[in-house]
Amino acid sequence: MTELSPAEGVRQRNLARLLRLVHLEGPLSRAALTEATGLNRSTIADLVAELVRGGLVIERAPDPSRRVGRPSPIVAADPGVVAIAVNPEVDALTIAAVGLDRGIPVRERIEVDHLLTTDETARLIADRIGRWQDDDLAAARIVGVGLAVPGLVRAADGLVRNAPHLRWTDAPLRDLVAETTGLPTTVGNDATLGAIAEHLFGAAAGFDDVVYLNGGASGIGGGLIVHGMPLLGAGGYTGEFGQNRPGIAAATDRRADDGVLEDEVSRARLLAAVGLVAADEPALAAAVAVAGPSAVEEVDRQRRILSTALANAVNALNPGVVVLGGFLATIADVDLAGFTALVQEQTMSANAEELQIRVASLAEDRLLIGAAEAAFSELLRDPAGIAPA
Amino acid sequence: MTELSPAEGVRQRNLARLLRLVHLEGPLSRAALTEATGLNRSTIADLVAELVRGGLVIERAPDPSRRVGRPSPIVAADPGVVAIAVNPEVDALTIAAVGLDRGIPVRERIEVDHLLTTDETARLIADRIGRWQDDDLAAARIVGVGLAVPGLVRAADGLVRNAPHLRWTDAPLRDLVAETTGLPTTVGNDATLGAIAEHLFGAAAGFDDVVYLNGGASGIGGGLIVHGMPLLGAGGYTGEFGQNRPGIAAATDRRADDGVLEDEVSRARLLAAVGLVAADEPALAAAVAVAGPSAVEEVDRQRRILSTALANAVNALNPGVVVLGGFLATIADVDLAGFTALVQEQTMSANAEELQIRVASLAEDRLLIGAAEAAFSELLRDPAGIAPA
DNA sequence: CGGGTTTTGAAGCGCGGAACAACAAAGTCC
DNA sequence: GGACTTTGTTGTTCCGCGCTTCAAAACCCG
Repeated sequence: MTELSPAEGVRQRNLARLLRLVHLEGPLSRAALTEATGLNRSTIADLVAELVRGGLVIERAPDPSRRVGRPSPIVAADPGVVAIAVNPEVDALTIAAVGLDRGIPVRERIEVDHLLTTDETARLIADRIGRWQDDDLAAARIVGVGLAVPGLVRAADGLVRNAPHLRWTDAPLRDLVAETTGLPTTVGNDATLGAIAEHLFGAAAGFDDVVYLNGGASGIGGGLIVHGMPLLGAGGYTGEFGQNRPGIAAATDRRADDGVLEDEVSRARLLAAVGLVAADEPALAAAVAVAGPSAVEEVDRQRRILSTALANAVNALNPGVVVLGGFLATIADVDLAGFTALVQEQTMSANAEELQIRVASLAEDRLLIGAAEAAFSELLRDPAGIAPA
Repeated sequence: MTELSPAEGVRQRNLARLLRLVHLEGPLSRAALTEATGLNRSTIADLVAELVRGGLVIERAPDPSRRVGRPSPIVAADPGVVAIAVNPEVDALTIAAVGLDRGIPVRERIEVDHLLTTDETARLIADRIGRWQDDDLAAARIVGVGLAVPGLVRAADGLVRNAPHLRWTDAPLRDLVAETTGLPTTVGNDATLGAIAEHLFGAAAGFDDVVYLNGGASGIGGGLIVHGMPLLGAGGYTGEFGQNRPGIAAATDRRADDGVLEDEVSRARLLAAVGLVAADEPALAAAVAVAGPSAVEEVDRQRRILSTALANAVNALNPGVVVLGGFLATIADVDLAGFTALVQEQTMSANAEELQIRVASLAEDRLLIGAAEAAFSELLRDPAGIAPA
């Protein structure tokens, strides 16, 4: 019954606040930290000293000359503290080290000629970590591994319920990678992690309520930020907007039998309309920009259907911003204002008036940043518990 | 810059935990409180004493005989602490006093023959409070007023943006009632407050993620509980599922031009199908239960469309439970298992497997309890701040 | 019916942790 | 170069909770 100090104490909370601040905002002066937290100068000094001892932040000399008064030392996240971020895809495995300072010291994209099993994936990760530790990350401290998986991931235990394109079913990926690497591991849905990244550092920064939708070759995935936190739901399977059935006003707009969003609004149909068989996103966007009438009609059709699906989500969730990634960004960006108006026409006026629809901004780093953030989350929750040094 | 004690201190949090526990769980022994909070006996004694001094809880003699050992006094919410709960409707204004012990010492339904203005509403409320204070509530301490309004309410300032059936537009209801009554006032959307009530005390108790949909004569409203907290969204306009456009698989199922849910799934269509012009909910349910073939087909049609709208919400939010109220409960309850299966067919398998669909359980008290809860929320957040006695 | 056991409340003490105050240090402004 | 401003440093104070000891109030059992 004794709960001496390891309880959720005030100090733990304050250490976490400080570490999260320098992680999210970048280097800050101690004076800025006192202002941001409302804590006393002496308390900040003590807390920062503990974080420095724990090897989580570094202090450096004040920036030269800003205003009168004694200059305040700069506190920054230690770039030597890194998380390993992994994103398995059909044709490649991307793996990177992401620093607590948001730097990416190493990144590698491993092309594969067959679908990786979870075992192969775990071994590849452990192998790369091993090599990096002899080289790029020789001085680094790896706090964990985060995986962004294109599929359903059970929040409770990191079990990959179903990743159809990777052909993974009920795979205990989290435990597998944790065992193989010997590192704490988190596994999350790629779209959810993408939403987290856009929320913290991208197009959705500053919004507490975010709907994020990403369109990829394999379908449409989404993630939700609510109360400023990722929404995982009862099992961890939120944001599956691709399986939704939005209303389709004109019968002639229907292409698929059951009206599922990702069958109607799909990258494959878009590619076919512009006469391409394969293209990366910039190439597709370029083709759409110069497309002929029939392709324009297909883009408009997809915009109409997507707008209804988005309006449904906006009516239900009243987000401050909707962020679109992948080919959804491409078709929306043809005329973003027009697309926004299309969504607003189908939402309650109050929900519509302050709604923003934006294109995702973090590009290829998005999933790596989101995965790393998940790996950092335990450290950011309890800095002292991880670094007892 | 001095933040002596009014800061979000540990004590405030612990006082709030205790008060919330006895409010939500009912009377608890001090021993139960120590177990539930993990705090020390001596700390509990101190905290409870402060709450007793503040007039928020009462301590009474231990219940007779349970097991060996010294009996522990019972701590209960003080029934003399009440909130005024108000629900304006088209044909009546319901107003009640709800105790912190969840009792309802007074309730009155004031029938009206014309639409009330917000001014009339405020005066009626103040008038009833005045009378009650001379009588039923002579010994009570009224901590605030909570209003459940059928319309869009801006969370930031309690402005009623639009309550179409009451014909209220951009009415500063919160400030108006606060000024007229001299009491702290909160205003919320009726469905959101209904969701809160069902979450705390009704069919959704114990679930952290809840989708609540209510079907009334004037349309379909909804509320969301997420992370165990009500979801208000950027402006406060969440849960407007009635304005959604769900996919409608069969063209013959369509009745309305634009496919808006509450035009397709409506109480008026249901009444017409069973051959009634007006009925309360039990009467409608009875009529549906014995309905002929054409009425059954209308019920099935509405069930099909509603199921798609619900499946969309479930795919996005992965709630643990969906709670249906009003006539939506009636049409679902015809065959709840069959309706659940219908929704599950249209959701991702993982989201579906643990999903429960339930009928709302709090009946007529739901909105009053939700409104009172909103009025209590500040007290439950900072007990000492309200009762400095 | 009376002693042993169990569980709890009451009171005093100790400690973690943050605020405060006074002083020193390190800059800018004139 | 001196006045001013801002900040870090140090020692003290105070709040709040845990712990220990002791007494009280029940049950169990012979």
